[in-house]
Amino acid sequence: MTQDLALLVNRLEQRRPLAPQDREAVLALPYQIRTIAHARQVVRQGERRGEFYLVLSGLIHQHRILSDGSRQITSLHVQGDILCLEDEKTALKCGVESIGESQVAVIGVAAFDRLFDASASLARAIWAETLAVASHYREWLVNLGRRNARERILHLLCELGVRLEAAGISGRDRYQVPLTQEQIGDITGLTPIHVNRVLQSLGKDGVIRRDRRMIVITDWPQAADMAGFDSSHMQTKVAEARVQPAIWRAA
Amino acid sequence: MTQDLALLVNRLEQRRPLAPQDREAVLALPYQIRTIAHARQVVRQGERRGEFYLVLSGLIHQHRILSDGSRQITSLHVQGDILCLEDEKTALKCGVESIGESQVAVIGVAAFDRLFDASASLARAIWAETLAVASHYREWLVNLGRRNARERILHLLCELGVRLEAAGISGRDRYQVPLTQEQIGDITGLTPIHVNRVLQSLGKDGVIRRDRRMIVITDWPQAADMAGFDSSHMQTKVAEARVQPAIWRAA
DNA sequence: CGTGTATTTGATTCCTCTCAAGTTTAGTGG
DNA sequence: CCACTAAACTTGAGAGGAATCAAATACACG
Repeated sequence: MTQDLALLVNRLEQRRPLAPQDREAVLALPYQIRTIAHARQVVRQGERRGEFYLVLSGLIHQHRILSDGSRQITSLHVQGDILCLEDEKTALKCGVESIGESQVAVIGVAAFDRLFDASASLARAIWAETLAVASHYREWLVNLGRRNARERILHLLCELGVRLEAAGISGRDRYQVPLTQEQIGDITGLTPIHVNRVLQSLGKDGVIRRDRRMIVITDWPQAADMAGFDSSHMQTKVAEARVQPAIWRAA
Repeated sequence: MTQDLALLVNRLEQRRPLAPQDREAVLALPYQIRTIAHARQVVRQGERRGEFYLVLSGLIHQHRILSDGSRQITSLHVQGDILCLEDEKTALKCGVESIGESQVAVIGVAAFDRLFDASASLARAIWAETLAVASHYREWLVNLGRRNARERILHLLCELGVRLEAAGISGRDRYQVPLTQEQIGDITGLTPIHVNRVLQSLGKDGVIRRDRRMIVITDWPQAADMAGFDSSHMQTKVAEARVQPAIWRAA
């Protein structure tokens, strides 16, 4: 189904306008669908595969494992996101893992590379998407560098809300957290134990309410303010091509 | 002088091969040179200028200032680096400041955007450069998320060494640190006081030697190992178009 | 209903920050 | 050439945030 690649077209189109033939070129990309079970790696750190991935459903993260065994999650990806769009010559410096079951479209970089020949506007859209990725890393960088545990976690919760909302999965102030507390720690550079305590403290202070994995952000504007969260760099528009309802397999 | 833009050509060419007419197109970009005095802002956080910058000499950083006044430096740029290559529609979320006196070539995004029409290979090179920027952010992210003060600082010192060497400014294991301890703190997410203590401790343990701003990394491979530093994601080749000697104006 | 994973709790340690000087350095002007 | 000044660097003491170690409890799934 070209239904899958429509997600890619949408994403690129949100960055830069595309001509009809640009859309066609994208939709004509050869790809195959892969289903990844919970906690399974899509690509292992250090591998080189000459392919990249478009998330069709589920949730995927990229991470780096350091020599002491600690792990840093460097990015999260929901439906419509693009993964591992990297220089094909270098081995991947991050592993890619699924949280819950997810589906990706696997696309060869060679075929993708040919898109640059297709049209300049397509090239611009791809470039703009990459700029957005860089910008997103930078936000996380600031989060880790200059915020305390409480702000970091709240910042992540705000971001998750906005992204899940933008993906048409739930509301920004009320959603199932697809992440374990350990994973939240791996994102925010904290230990899972501390994450737990901060989460409890946030609940005690009425900033959030929790029930199992359900998170409710009581006062969104206030929470965003406390976290220094600014969504201006993100996609906030709800994706048009909404596909499946929000079923996060338990992690 | 097209001498200036040769730096840009070099940079792009290190990412992807360029055809002669691609080089011409880049060299034909209209630009003007701006000299920025020490500690002066090139662009203020929140401004929108429709231009980007190619560093001709000196050292420049991008930073975010948070509402509590704390600052996180998100990137450092030496000769040949490209700055503020962003979506022109959004305001800059980071300020840009010079460390010591530096020179940049100011290039309008409109003219730059036209390069995409020139050729696909040029578009690919620009894209590859942006991927490298994203990759670099990610390295810093890991540094902040999962390393302690000592490792973070040592990692930065290793990186500085490699980059200064690649820019033809000094050796990787022996150079003038262009940064104040406060700036090192703003990069590594630490207070300047703690930076000072860690630096002393590194000196006491014989990992580095310091004299004023001069840094000598005693045993480079060992230091890189201690810091978890891996230069594979970086340019390590010494730039061909070496221009001026390493004169860092005192900060 | 048992098993493994995730969450929670408690006690303690320690890394890093904060506050508060003091000291050195580099640059300036008399 | 030396006093002066502002910035950068150092030092010390104390507080606190987050990590570590060690269990206990709750939850999801077969």
